[in-house]
Amino acid sequence: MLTINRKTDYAARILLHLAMQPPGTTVTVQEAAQARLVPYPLARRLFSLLANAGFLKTHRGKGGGFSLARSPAEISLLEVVEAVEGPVALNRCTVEPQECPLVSDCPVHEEWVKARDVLRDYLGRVSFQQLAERAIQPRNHPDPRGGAQ
Amino acid sequence: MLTINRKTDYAARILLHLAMQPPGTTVTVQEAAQARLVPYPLARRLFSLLANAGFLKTHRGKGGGFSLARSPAEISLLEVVEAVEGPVALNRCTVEPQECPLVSDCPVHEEWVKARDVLRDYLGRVSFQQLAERAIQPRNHPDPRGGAQ
DNA sequence: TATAATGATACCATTTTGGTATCATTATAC
DNA sequence: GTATAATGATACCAAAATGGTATCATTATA
Repeated sequence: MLTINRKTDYAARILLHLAMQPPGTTVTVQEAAQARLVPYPLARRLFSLLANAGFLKTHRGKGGGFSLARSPAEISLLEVVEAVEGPVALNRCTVEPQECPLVSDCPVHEEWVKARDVLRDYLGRVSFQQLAERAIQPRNHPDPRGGAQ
Repeated sequence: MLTINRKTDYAARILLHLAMQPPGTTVTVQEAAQARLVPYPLARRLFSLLANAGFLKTHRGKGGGFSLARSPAEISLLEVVEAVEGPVALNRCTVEPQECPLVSDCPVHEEWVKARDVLRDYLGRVSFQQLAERAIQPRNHPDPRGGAQ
């Protein structure tokens, strides 16, 4: 299956969680991990990674946590994927052409490159601002007791 | 790194090799494996897989081999990727939404779906006919002895 | 009938993946 | 000022995936 790995998915959940808070809010790993169903020790590592990658500011010590270091409007899904997962390569030859002895004469190579570009372009246009706005809409969980008004 | 695996790359090379032959040509695993730099035992398995998936016809016995079962114009890169690799999912939730408890309320989910569609669409439009035509052009390997005319 | 081909499948080592645990450091709250 | 609640860094682990090999059976031709 051609797919991002679970850690990348978790990281996206975590950043979405941050993006949905009022600007400047500090969130603990505990809280986000529970809210987004990420195993706590893994969430620890992912928060660190996202902080080291410049997405988050850290606040150490009691009462600390993490807050966004950049505006959600300026964080794309692509950046997060590549921070956790490494490059969206589609095929190794797009990243390490020198390792494929056929590459200079391979008509498939350029299609891997173009397909990768199409995918990166799409993911690069999805911002966490958009995602957060969409999530904030009233939920579609019909209340068993009746209407939601 | 988000990438297809090596087997998928090998399978694409193999199909390209077949698509570049005159229609109806039978090719042995030996020959294709050497020409496309695929380890022979692995090529064996990939030919089998491609035959079982309906891309190739097999010719058993001495003098046998494999030939295309379908026109290269009607085989897309997407089909080959999915035959070897499984679905182009981009994220598991696009394939097994029931396994993600957040999915009904997750704004990222629909972006994984759309990005996947964009990628599948692109790969679906690349045919081995096109690839083979491009490959058949005169090579750019300047002959050390001089011009190629 | 020997041989050259595929069919099927078991096997293996290495790497990646998803996850846990631990110790060190920091800053707040009281 | 000290206990505590948070992060920093990193080592560790089991299980799965990956890339690759080997083997025996079958088939059809030369």
